[in-house]
Amino acid sequence: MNIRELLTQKAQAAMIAAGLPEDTNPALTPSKRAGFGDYQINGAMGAAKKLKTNPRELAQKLVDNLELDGIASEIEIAGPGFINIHLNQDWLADALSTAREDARLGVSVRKNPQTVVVDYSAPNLAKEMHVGHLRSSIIGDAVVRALEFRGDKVIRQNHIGDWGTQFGMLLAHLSDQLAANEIAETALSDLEEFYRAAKKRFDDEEGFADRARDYVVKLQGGDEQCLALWQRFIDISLKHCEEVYEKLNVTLKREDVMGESGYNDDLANVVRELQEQGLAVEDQGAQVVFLEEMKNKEGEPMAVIIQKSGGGYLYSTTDLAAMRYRSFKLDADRIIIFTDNRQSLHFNQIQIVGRQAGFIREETTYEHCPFGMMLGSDGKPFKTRTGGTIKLAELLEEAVERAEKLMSERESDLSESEMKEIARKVGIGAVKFADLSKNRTSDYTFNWDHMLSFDGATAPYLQYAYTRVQSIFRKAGVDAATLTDNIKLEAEQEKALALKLLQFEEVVDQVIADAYPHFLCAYLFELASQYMSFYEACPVLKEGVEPALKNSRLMLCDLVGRTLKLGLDLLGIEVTQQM
RNA sequence: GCGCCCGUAGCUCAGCUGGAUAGAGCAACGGCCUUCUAAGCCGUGGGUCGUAGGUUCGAGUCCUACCGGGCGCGCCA
Repeated sequence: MNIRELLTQKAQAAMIAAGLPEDTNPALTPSKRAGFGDYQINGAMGAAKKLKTNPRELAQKLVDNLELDGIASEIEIAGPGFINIHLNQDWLADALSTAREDARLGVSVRKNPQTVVVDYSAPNLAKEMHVGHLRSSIIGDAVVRALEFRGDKVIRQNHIGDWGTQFGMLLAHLSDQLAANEIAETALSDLEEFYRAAKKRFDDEEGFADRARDYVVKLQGGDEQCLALWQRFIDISLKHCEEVYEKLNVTLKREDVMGESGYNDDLANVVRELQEQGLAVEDQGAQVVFLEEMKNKEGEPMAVIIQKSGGGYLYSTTDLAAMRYRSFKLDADRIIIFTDNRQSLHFNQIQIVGRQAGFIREETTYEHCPFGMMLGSDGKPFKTRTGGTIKLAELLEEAVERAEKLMSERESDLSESEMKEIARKVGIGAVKFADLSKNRTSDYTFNWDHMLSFDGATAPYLQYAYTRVQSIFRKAGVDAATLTDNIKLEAEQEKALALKLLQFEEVVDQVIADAYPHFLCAYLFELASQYMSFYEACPVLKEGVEPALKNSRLMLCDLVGRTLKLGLDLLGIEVTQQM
């Protein structure tokens, strides 16, 4: 159940009943301060302004028409025209009981599911995945999971970089290695090293550059042997990526791959059709679309090159082909693309060109969701001490090692293998949560000590809250599924927890609407934090707690545990029974 | 030069369609373990929201100018 949506509908109905225009925004939000109820309607003031009437009187009229019998225990008008809604505790308790019986915790499946194409991760297969791919991979994956959970049809698209001139030199080098009896897997075990070696030969070795260019031509010409060699390279490189996805708990699979090469056959069509429509014209030998919507420095239309003067295609061509494929072939209602924000201009241009050319259905939204860079603690792009790029696989290994080290410093009766498994979940979770919990649009400062300190808003804190729930049930020897009593909300901590639990759905919806996983992170931290307060203030299994109260509290614990698990799962973070 | 993003507590960050006294976490300081895992809880201090104007009942949020930082701007992606 989405309380916010429910109350918004009620408020809207009241506004219409009070004679306000149908499009009046009730501006209903969760109350920002204790004492102002649970939700507040702020729309009366805005509406009064438009109609030039007294806001308090209008608010009163609205309240008179507001039907919240059973839902609200008190509705009051405050200040210049705020309407504060206090929810009925019994209603909340009932809603919780209902939610508890549902595997989805009362989160409904969308009535009108959409088809959503999500383009994320998109590593360049010429090289190994590095930290630059982390954000796209995990932010995209979190959004994908949330969309699927709400019932949308999600089509993942891993737009890998598997095409382009650099593959000429890589294939030429690989061909030589194989000729020298090297095994492809071994030769490509370290892609960075392989790339460096190929690049060095390209720069230094006589004749090699020509051979590399020859390979590009053969590849693009569809030469079978060359394609087979290319496929071999792609397979091995992709396997490296899949190992990282596995470690990262990212859901991308082989069948989600739709790389640049997949659009190869359509690129000439894209250019031709743009020419036929008069959108693309020749300029300095290249095929260019001029955008009246965007002026450059001299006030002239900005140019988007869609075909190089030598006849080659660019990523703008590929992205246009991809747009058309996604909108028409995949029938997307939404196209969501996660890339770093340096590409914002590019995707703006693509959308303008694509819409003019009819490469995207009018109903399809085209949402470029940019994210900022990962910075080191010095505020500069996150690099190794020597200034090199940090391999993603190594970063993840370090996270697990650091978590292991921190765990070994504590007293514990866990076995070695249990510790290792927990360290893996904690280390990976820490890296992901630290990233996901920040607004994706701004740059983000990477800091090992912060994310693994185990203090504050971190994955380990949430995972620990989960283990506390599990621990209670272990100790109680009770199967949560067998609990049947009514939930009673008496202590402040219980009431706060109840409301928070029931806000899960609206948070998931927020994540989906704006592709912002940090809303869910903030929510889960607040939930865990409120559970910790509850845990301290409200004894469950201790002596003197009446059976009915004990059961009620156990049910709250159960709901917290399941909500944490589900929420973390939507973020791609694992939980553990013990820590 | 033009465009996009950013500037909020010492640090890392929230702040949703403009709303009530700008919030968290870390760090600092003070309490709380014979009691469900102290990887925790409770409390205290800390802010001219980059600057200056403007719009209005109301601005961190919208508009304008400026300052500071990042990124981008025809044949890489």
